[in-house]
Amino acid sequence: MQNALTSLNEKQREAVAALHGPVLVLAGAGSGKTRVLTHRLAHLIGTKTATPQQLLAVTFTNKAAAEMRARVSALVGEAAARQMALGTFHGLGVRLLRAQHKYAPRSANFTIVDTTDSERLIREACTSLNISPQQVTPRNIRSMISKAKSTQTSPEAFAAEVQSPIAEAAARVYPLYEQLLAQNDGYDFDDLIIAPLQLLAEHEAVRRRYQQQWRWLSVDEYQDTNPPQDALLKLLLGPEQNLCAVGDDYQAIYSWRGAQVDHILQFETQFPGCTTIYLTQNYRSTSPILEAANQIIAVNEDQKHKELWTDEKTGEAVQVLAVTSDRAEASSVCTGVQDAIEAGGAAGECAILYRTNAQSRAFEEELMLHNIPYQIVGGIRFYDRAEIKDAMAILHLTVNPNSALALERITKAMIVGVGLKTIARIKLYAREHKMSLIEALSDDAVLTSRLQASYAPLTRALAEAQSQLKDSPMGATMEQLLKGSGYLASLKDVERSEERLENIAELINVAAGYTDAASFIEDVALMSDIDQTTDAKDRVLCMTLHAAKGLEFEQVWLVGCEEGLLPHRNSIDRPAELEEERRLLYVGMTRAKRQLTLSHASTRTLHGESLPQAPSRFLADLPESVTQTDLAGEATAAALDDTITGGLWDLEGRDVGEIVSHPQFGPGVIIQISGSLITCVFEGHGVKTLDASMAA
DNA sequence: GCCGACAGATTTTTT
DNA sequence: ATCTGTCGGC
Repeated sequence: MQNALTSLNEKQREAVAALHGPVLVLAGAGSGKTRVLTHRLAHLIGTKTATPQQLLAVTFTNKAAAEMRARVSALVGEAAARQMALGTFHGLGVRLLRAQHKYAPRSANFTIVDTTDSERLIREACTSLNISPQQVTPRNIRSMISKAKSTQTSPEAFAAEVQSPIAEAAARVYPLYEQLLAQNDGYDFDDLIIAPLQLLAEHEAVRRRYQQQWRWLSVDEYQDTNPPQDALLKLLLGPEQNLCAVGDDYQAIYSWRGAQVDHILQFETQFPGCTTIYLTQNYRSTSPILEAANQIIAVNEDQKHKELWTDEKTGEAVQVLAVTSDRAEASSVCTGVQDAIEAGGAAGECAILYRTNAQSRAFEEELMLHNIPYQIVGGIRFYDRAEIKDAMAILHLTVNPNSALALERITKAMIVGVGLKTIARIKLYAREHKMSLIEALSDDAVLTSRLQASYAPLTRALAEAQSQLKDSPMGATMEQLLKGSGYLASLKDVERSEERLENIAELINVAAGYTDAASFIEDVALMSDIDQTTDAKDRVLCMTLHAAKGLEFEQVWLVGCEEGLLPHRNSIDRPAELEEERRLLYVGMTRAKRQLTLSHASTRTLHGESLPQAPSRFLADLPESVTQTDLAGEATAAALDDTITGGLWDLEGRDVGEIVSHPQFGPGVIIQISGSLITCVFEGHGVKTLDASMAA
């Protein structure tokens, strides 16, 4: 085995060697944080301080977990790495709830209720409470309830502090929603953290058991943990307090789902005498990129100040690309990507990052047009597609024949003549007669023989699968289920039939990698799109800034740097959220290794109409010395029409986003006006702030 | 219970 | 511009 301490810098080595007690690693972007985490785990094992079974490592995404396991594997061998507990918070929650279901509020075969299903339940609750979805959308209510759950607020407590009419509606829905979850034997995403937390808090013996089992804990992306997650960690933490928290407050971008930067900022207060290590040497980006990113983030106030540095002295300037429309933006960026590929770079070295998923479409169309291989990450998740959810619902019924959500889903998809009313009758009858929903489907007292016959292929396929589930591979089971139940046939004469069948084929492919249905279902429920991105370096990746966290690319186009988008309009009047938007930009910028382009369009199509857009206020904070501007042809032409000889200094009627011409710097775009100070980006000259009260 | 036509929202980010 | 949910007629 390789020594875990070699090939690390001094700070990294310190972090890896700090094996006992609480350790805080404040790791800047690109500072080798994953390296530190993996080497630390390897070091714990290598020095025989801990056995692999005593380690628990929590990551933010499944992909990060997989990568970490692979890297630890390389250091300590596969056998040892396999024995570590390594996964996401939600994965950990599922594991605890399955193992300890006796102490938990649901069965061992519980259903994971994803956001869509959760919204469906809320809708149901609204209907029965006579709350019209007109005024308060179920989505809105769902997010309020989710926020309440992720700040550990009970239905009662929530009701007590209701402020708005919307909250009042949510307060009425909340308890009913919880009831519906229980009826469906389901946990929603929040429950997957909260339920284990309660379980551990209430059962000392169970808590002890895990504290003794996992004596070394580590957590990645600690800045993005929410209170229940933090509490869960602390309950799992035994008396030795062996917790290694790694994160970067500069990269905290999940406060909207209840994450608290305070967890990382207060770590040293929470654990007096902890070892704190700062990793600030960056191994990823060139110095212009780093300098620009540093300057952007330095404007924030609510943070620990640190500055990334690099030995890399050279590098191309950060480009600011000004274009006239979102279409022009897509086309300019595509040209840039094409140039990069023609210059010998792989498509996979390029990434297009944006604030909102809605922005992806223009790029998708343009990339397709130019035959550039690409992949859109996020948006409609593969596992959220209707046919995938239908197929999973069928499989689900083999594991849990009581899942009303699954039965409803598949009924809607393929059983003609049964609607919500009949389903309600089935549910009621099954409950009263203590039989499963599936059993009730073949009961004369519930369904007419005609309807029983409609269900017959499904029930038969389920029964068959039931008997062979144990000893046949999942791929075959899945195929038999989908064929036997008639679901596959039902996809034949439907819109986008081929695509759906292809997706099903892909699902069967994935299933083939599993041996038991429960773990397959579980993984699918917790799998995000980002986890799916293969590392094949053959296509341009397009994704949101959130999804880009933890990744890196040779070239990054960070698009839509406009007021209302980045910062997003919903964040503009709240200073704390504005800081988060800035961090989002910082996260995006620090993904770039070699070349970074920030683009903004002066008009953008929204809901079908074209609206004027001002450049992001953040652009004004870019350092002049490392920035270059490209007015992308059209904009330059526009500037020539609008040349004001010496008139730049007349601010009357000038607005942010306008293209102007300066006698010395030539064409440029105004990105900020503050009193008599005017900030522009000039082609070939970068960002300049000029004083309009001074004569030219 | 089903289907088509229309109205209305949608766009912040995700496990 | 597109998608989703609701409503009315069958």
